[in-house]
Amino acid sequence: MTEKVTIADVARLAGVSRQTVSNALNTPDVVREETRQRVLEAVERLGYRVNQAARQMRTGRSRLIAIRIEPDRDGINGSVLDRFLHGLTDSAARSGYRVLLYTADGDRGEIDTIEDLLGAYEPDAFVLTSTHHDDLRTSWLRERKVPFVTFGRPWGDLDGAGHPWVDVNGAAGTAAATRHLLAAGHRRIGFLGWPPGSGVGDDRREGWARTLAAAGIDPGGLSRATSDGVADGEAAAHDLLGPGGSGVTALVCVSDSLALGALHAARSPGLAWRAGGSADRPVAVIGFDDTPVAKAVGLTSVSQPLAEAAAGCVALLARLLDGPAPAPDDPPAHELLDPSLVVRQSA
Amino acid sequence: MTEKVTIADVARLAGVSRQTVSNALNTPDVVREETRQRVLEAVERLGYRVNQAARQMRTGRSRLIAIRIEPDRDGINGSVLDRFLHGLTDSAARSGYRVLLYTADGDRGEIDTIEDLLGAYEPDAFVLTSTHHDDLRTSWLRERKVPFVTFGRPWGDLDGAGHPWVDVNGAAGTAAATRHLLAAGHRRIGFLGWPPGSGVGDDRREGWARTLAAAGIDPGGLSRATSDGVADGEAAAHDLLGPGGSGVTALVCVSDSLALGALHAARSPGLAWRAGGSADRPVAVIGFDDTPVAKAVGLTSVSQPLAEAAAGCVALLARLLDGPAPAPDDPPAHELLDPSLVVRQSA
DNA sequence: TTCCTTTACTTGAACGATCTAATCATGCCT
DNA sequence: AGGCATGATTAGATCGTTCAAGTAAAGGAA
Repeated sequence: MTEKVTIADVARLAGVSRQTVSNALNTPDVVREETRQRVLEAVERLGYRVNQAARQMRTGRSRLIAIRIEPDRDGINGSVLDRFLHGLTDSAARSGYRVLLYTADGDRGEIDTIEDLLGAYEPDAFVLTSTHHDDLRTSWLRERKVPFVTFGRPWGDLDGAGHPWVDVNGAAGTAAATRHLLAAGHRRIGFLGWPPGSGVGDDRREGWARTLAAAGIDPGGLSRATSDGVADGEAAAHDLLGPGGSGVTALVCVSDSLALGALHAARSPGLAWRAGGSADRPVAVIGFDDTPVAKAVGLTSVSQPLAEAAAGCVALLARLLDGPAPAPDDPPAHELLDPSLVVRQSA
Repeated sequence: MTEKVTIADVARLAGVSRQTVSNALNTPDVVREETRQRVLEAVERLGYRVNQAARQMRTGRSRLIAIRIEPDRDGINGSVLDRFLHGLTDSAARSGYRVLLYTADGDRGEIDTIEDLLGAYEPDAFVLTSTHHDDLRTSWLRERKVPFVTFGRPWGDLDGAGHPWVDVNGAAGTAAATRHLLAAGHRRIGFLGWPPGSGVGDDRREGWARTLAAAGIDPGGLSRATSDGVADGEAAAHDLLGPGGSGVTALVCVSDSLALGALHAARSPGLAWRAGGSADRPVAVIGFDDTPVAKAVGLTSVSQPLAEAAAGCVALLARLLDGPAPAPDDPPAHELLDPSLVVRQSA
């Protein structure tokens, strides 16, 4: 460990008081320019760094942002959160914040952990992911006026504009995917989604349906809903592409897991090559999230701008924490980002 | 925000002094049992939680463990670190520690960041990943007597037993993979690795070579080295399986990326089905790391016990931080974990 | 000159915990 | 009874920073 350098050491070397050192660093406009220079030089020479714990005691600010790290459920889509996490750590550092991790089970468990953290480490803010309908966490945090941002829009109506959020426009992503397929000449474009009720899934389905309708195609009967898993996707795709099928020649999927399953189904001998009509034109498949798996198997996929989303979260938090107090009737800010389509061999 | 509860509030309610409250919580054996109960009750009733910043000021301990989160380089193997991270956060919490994240570029950049953190947040320890030969970071930390553990053994000889570490026995993993293939009747088992010099890669290659040799098979000419990438793996596999080839019927790979490339090569029409000898017995492929990609494409792979590794790191740190001071000539502890083989369709 | 402002800086207190040393019973031994 | 460990508790100092209040000097208006 290096010997500790305190503000008093700097003050002594610069020939000023502790408070002047503090001012030179935190409120430069109240010190004479020449004094400021002298202080900065002393800071440099001693390698002084402000002690967060002491500062936190006085100011009540920890300059910590806490976020939950989830176990990667099926393993495929887990990587989305991790890329977001990396972006968050990076952006936070640029704004002078650090990222603190925690784990928890379920909404209730997360609330308990948050309460613990607030008492002990006093993070300045939280970033919540995986928002859903009737999210206990957001209401709990709002009640206690704890600053937070969600990555994922508030899906309940009541919540409306209750807190700042950043999200990716899933509908725009599936719409772009659908347009891409239309441009390639496909007409009967199917959709593999999740059961209705999940905000994210419904949003993505809607982008596909809307785009088909705009092209004069009835999306009716062209979609299937299933839980998220490769096997589930394969089964649903079989159903959609199979004999009694709908003549579907391309599939937009709500996730890379389902898309991968669809890809398996589409390439199973004797089915897919026929479904699309010709052997040199297999069923096209597009996934969502542009996970490593998509890259590895050549799956065209909708890519979320995760670094930008993370930067957006930090920006909103910084405004909340370091900016001027917002007007009482000012609605919380939010940001909706457009994803992009990464085209590979599968479509 | 909830109103703050301090140790003084608890003391008042329990009718004792602040110090007694502190003792009841931190050194229970010096307070009378009855007093302790009274204090704990007051703690419970007020929802008191010790303020880390204040405690840290006095004790110099932050109860923070810092770790670098890397951008997922090729995206496939990135998920390894993330699973480790989750395990680390979980284990740390159980030992009363929290995990702080940071990013940095290169050894030098990481050292700068570590220096920053030490001055500001004063983490009690660091966990270093991706150790390599001539690691600047380990020597820097050792010089300054900053507690740390590495996930990955020290690859340089000099470093020897210079610091505690946890690692996974890569050689044991490839040995298990090779034995699995031998048991399935394969004789000419190839290896796709990285260029010599990386400790991890050499270790994994050695497990394969040793096992083949033990079975009376000369590993000479059965391996190729290339950089880590799906395309690289495909090219190297083509070379090994190709016409002038070595009659290889199975491949052990140093990573899932290379294995995936090998799988592509092995399934490319007209080559692989022949190389192995028969159409109903394609070339077998085994990867390393059991990434989501492996799961998705049915690739048999060597799985690292990441949660255990993380728990091991925390255990070593806890011993270092909370345990008694080790004898000066006591070599730092370490732990070498055995991976397991996850068998899927590819082998 | 006197009084009031403004600028630049300093002093003491406070944040909430723990450490050190002191206090106060209590029991035991001589 | 006096002396002395021993155990349980308390009072005051302290960690490093920033806030709030204060001082000293210079400038301007009356």
